Amino acid sequence: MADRTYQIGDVAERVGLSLRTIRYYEEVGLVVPPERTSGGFRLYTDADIERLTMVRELKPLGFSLDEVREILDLIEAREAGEPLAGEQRAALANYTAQVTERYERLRDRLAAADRIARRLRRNSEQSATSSLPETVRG
Amino acid sequence: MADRTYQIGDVAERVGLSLRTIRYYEEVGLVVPPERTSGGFRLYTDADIERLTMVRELKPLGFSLDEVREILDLIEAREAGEPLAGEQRAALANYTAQVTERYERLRDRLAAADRIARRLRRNSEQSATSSLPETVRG
DNA sequence: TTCACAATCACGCGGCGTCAAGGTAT
DNA sequence: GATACCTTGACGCCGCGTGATTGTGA
Repeated sequence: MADRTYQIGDVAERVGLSLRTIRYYEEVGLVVPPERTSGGFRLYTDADIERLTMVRELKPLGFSLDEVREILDLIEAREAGEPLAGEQRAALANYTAQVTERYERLRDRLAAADRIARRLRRNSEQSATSSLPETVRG
Repeated sequence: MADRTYQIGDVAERVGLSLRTIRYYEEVGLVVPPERTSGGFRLYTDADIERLTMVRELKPLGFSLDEVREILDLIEAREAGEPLAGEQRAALANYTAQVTERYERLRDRLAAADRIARRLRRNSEQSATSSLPETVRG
């Protein structure tokens, strides 16, 4: 990872978030770019981009932005080699369990989505072949 | 499926939605129970419960409630044997494609969730391994 | 009569989308 | 000097959560 910086537009494209969303994450203290140009343009580092990417991945699991921030702070502290206090370790363990749990729920949703997709496909195909009035009754 | 009815509380428990959510779905015309008791209690049929279930399954795919309503109406019309107009068939085909697409995105999220879960577990175990075994608990 | 359940407001919030008006230059 | 990109407000929407108050009765 080179030591370069990115403007918000580049970041948005790379990470897959809107400008508004990225700025909002800064507003709530989730990802705050450390620098600006003299003119006020935000300058993001590679570390910021990684953080934003993790936010994008954690959000669909249903965590609030406050929770996401806590999770990221814990991970980064831990991976920076900082020792965690008792409460922090408990929180980390708790979130770990929750992620696993929500992962299972995501799998359920995937299965449901598959059922719906099949059902839609059946109806879609039937409605296309209008010359085959077979199963008219449900 | 017997021909009975259910109060909103029963429905909430069976389907897994809050009372508020179910009432809100009625507010926006998504699932409107056909009857009430003389005192005003909503009475839901089995068909309503199925509709609510489908809403719960379609929502996590990222559709708005307006879109969900359109999808449900199309499916029910089709499965009731009603012929669809050209526009309706196009819409159905479109939604079918979108569901498939969003299904793929869900799978991506699942993969991302898995990576995060592993990462959290690594950090969780490390922070616990002062001298402790597994199962940290939260 | 009591108690669980239900009804209708009404306010609020999270997480952004979407202008508008203006400044900047990786 | 033109253009693409950026800035800070500020308002709005969706999808509910959360009381408060009052009525119902599978």
